[in-house]
Amino acid sequence: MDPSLPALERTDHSHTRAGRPRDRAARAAILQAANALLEENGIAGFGMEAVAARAGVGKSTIYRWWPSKGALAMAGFLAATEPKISYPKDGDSALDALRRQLLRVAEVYAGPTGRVMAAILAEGQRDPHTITAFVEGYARPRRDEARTILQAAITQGELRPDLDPEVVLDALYGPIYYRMLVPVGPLDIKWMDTLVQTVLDGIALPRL
Amino acid sequence: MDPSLPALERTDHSHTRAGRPRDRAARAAILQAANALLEENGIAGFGMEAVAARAGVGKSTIYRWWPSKGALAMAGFLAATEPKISYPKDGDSALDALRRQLLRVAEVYAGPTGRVMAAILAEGQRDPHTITAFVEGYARPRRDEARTILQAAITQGELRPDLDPEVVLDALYGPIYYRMLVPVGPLDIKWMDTLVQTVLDGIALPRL
DNA sequence: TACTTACGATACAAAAAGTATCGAAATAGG
DNA sequence: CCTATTTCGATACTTTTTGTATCGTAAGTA
Repeated sequence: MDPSLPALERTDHSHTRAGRPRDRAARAAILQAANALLEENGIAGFGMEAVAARAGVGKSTIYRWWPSKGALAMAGFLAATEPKISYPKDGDSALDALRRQLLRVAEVYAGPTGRVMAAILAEGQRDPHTITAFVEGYARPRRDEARTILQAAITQGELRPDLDPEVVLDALYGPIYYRMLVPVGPLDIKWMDTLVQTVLDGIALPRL
Repeated sequence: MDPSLPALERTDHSHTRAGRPRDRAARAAILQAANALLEENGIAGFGMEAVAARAGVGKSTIYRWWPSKGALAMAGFLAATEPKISYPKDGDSALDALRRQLLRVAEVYAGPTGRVMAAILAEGQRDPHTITAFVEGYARPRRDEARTILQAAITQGELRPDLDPEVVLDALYGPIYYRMLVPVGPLDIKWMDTLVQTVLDGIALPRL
């Protein structure tokens, strides 16, 4: 972690210092309000005043915890989404685990969570801190997780040994982000299933 | 075209009606200024006042041509980008044409054009008119063009006959948009070349 | 009890999108 | 040439939103 980058959340000194402790309940209410507003209206209906009003909280309390709108959006997104997209821990084949996780990701991103993510990526194009927070705090860890499964699948002889894992991750996950941000077609399980199968088999004529 | 959707550009009646004709030179200057600002600073440095100042034009003139900030960004992008990404017209094999066009797209999107597109997609998450204009005025036509080549490659026996063209397009172009919007890695020709080859061959172990 | 910090509320400053108004300029038709 | 019409650039204005500052109060610690 580069300490020159602004933290996603401000540090909490409530236990070390004297004075009134910071209100964890208010923090939770803010996160929930932020995520709810993002889910309902995307980035359009998401403003600091609206979040404060919905959480029953002063605006200053929000800025005491998070430094900017983008940071708050990221925090709300993480709090709500992180539990939803974990890899299955079964003793399955790695390839099956990868496939099932991809279907799950497509399913989740097709719903409100996808709208929130699109909003964060949009905000990220405007504010470098937000996109950095998204990559470091969400995308990269997920990608690392996926790469591990991918390499396991290669080791177990389920996938070609000569693959570039980064490129394979892009081929599998890139189209999801694409359909999430550019409405060229639906993002559903049937589509995702076809995509996975297509990438698995390749598009070239099989050599007889 | 659904006429209920706001047009990307307002109609020009300067030749039919009386009065001072609309200034095409001013229009061109605005488009150029808009695109330059987007290339230089992305969505951050892109504002109507800034465009007007740079083009040496009143703000009202901009709004006389385009109804909103998003529409202007789209127009500037189209004017500058449309010539850059045409399909090669050679008598090559369809597959080679497709591959060369993908490499060209990756090359172009890796530069300033990619920053402009990212800005437009970001604005599009906020303003439905903008994303619609982008899809209808840019993404969809490109996609149609690519699909034609793709189907030619299938017809010519260069690709599997059982493919879903939409899914293949997502697999090839989706990762480009992904890397353009989420900085997980570089977007260069070497990467693109590996991606194309990976999708062609598939990632599963070849059946011996 | 004194001190310290966070709380909610609210006023405020700054920036930007889009609208309204103005006199000047350019064109068509008479 | 003259008048009506429309666009021109300039500028003031309204509205919205982000982020800061201020203030009296609440809730802890020493």
